[in-house]
Amino acid sequence: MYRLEDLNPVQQEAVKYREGPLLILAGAGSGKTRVLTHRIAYLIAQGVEPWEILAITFTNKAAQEMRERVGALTGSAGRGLWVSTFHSACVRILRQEIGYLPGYAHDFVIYDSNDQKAVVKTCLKECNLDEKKFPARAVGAVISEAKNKLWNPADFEERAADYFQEQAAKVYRLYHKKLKASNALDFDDLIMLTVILLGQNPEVLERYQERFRYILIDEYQDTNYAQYSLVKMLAGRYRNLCVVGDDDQSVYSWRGADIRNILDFERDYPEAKVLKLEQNYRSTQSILQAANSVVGNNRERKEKLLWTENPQGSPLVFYAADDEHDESRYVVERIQRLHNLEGRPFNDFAVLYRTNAQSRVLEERLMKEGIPYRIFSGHKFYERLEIKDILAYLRVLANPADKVNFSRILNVPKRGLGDAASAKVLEYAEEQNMPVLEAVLEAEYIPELQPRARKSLLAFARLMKDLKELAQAEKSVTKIAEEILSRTGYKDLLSADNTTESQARLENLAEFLSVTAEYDLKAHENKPLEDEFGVEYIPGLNGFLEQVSLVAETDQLDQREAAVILMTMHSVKGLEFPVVFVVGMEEGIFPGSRSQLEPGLVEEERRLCYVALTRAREKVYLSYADHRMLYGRRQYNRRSRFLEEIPYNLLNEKDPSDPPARQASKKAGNVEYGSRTPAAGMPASAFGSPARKLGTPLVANNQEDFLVGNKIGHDKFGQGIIMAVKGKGRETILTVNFQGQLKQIATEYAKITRL
DNA sequence: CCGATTTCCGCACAG
DNA sequence: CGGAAATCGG
Repeated sequence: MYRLEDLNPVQQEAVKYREGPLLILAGAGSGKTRVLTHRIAYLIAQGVEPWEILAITFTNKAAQEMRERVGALTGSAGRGLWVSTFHSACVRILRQEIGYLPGYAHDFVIYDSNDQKAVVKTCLKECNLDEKKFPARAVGAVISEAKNKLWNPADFEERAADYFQEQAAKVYRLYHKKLKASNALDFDDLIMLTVILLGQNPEVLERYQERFRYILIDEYQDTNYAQYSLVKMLAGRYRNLCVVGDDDQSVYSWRGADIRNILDFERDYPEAKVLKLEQNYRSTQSILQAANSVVGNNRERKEKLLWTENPQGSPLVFYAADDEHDESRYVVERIQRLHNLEGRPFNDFAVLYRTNAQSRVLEERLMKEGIPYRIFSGHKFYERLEIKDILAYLRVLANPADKVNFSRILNVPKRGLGDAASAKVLEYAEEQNMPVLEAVLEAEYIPELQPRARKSLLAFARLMKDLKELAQAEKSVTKIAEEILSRTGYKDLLSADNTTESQARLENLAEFLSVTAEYDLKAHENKPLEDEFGVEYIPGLNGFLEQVSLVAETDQLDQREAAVILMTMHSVKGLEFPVVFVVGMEEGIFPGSRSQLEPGLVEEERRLCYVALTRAREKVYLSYADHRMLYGRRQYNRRSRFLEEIPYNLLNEKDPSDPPARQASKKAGNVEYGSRTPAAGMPASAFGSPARKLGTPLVANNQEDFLVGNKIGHDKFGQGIIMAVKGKGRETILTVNFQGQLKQIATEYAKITRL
């Protein structure tokens, strides 16, 4: 039987609050996942059937983790529970119900962003639009944006404000037609079409509303309008909707996420209960105070302050480098030092940066020093050339109407079928109104083909026919894939070419075959259960392809491997490390140059800074380079405003991990940077030790009294610790933690003393 | 049609 | 600077 244990009072309340909407504002490291998993387990223990619960997470990885943790709490009682991402939940619904949407078939394929881009490109050509003025990427983004707002082509056209948008609307219309013709949905369609389907068919909606009586949404601050609408529909009947999120960690607005969804939850659900998880179990006080202080500069946020019972810890360490090489040198040197002196394994460290381009220098340095590292950058496994190729073959075999993937494989490996031949085949297929793959089989009848091309096409047709037959008879995806690789000559081609590159490709393909093998194994066990993503297996090729399109690279991060991890501040969300380095603390980099103009964007960058800082358990290192090479030219950047926003008593140029330096050796004070140097009216000796006598009243212009972390006394509330400082002089407002109670104190009026 | 060369252009990225 | 795409020349 399930017991509530090891949960703090607020967490327990969040777990037990059962009926009606519930908003849980969960600060970083406040045990959010714990609460969610316990809540699910609790519901089940209370007699709620697991299939009546729908839990949505942001990533597959999070879903997997949650499933494991719920499983550990409930055992087999958790069978039938849906824990999935928005996308896989929608796929599941659509596979079942897509019959309600005319023009689609149940065996639809999912187009990823590459496929999407390819389709957009052909649309641009057909619309006679200049690809310079209308880059496929940008137009694709605009279409995606529209879908995230649930605008169909007509809606979008109506709202088109300028020429670009008007043309984009045309492309959208055509794009949509093409996708439909290929029986394909892109990622945004998965959500949008589900919403449309449920909206147009009340009886279907009702079925799902009845089924999912309890809905939980994680990372609610990252939902977009389409997802928000979906949730609203599904929860419309029972209103047992529990959303968890942290507005301070909303960093995906550029992807359509709308922070208002979480900020306005209480408006949407007036009867909602709101709980705040503010106790942090991860970081030292110094780290939390610094993070709180930075994010406290944002206007658009829910008042919320993290506190912890963890030790104070040492101040954050700041390093001003000459350039990016010096910066990397510093970071790597620190890692080596902490590794040697404190015996920290390399997976204690994460190096975070704003853009992937910053990783290269770091990588070079780590390699030079022979430190193991893992890098999480753009190149995803499923986006590598060879993987895309084999996948394209599999996709065409599964869906002969898939034009995008057909075009991809027609001349891979090279078989003398270029753009010219490809266009003729596609044209013929369109005229005859048949799937492209079938058109190939009629190669003899396709007009205007060069004799060479026709011959080659016939050979290709035979090949594909054989493979198709194999794919239909063969259950093992591995077998099918192996057969493709050998029969097409793809493998031989790579083997013959004896470069390190082709070697790496072969390795990737081997890796791919191990993925299929794992899939086969599970499918073969013939348990009609669920895969690790909570999606029921559709046995065979289709099931495999679906799983592949919905899985992401970061899901494969293994934090147990003894390697330093390099990644962007975005992808680090949800993770934690004992020691965190944040590099490139410069205006123009972080906050990025594009965010400088719009204040709203700076706030998002600030949240990103908050996310980065709160990943650290024990130590944070921040660095800045005076100048660096960017896009081939040297740039001089000012240091980031976020550095200035960290209270100066919490940011130190000296690393406390170093053995104590001899007295008066270097700069005596803690910090020397920016405009807030100790020189501003007080002796350096004021730092660390209170300059004033204890117990004396605070005076509004005594800056060193108002430092985050200082203890103060209040005649009504007793003792407290300053958590955040806003404003200057007599307008200073302190946020003070009195034994867990947060109070705003106006220093001008309050009777407080320094302790 | 193919490989080599030049030109272009630049955030973040899950599903 | 470095990767992807466009263009060139055989």
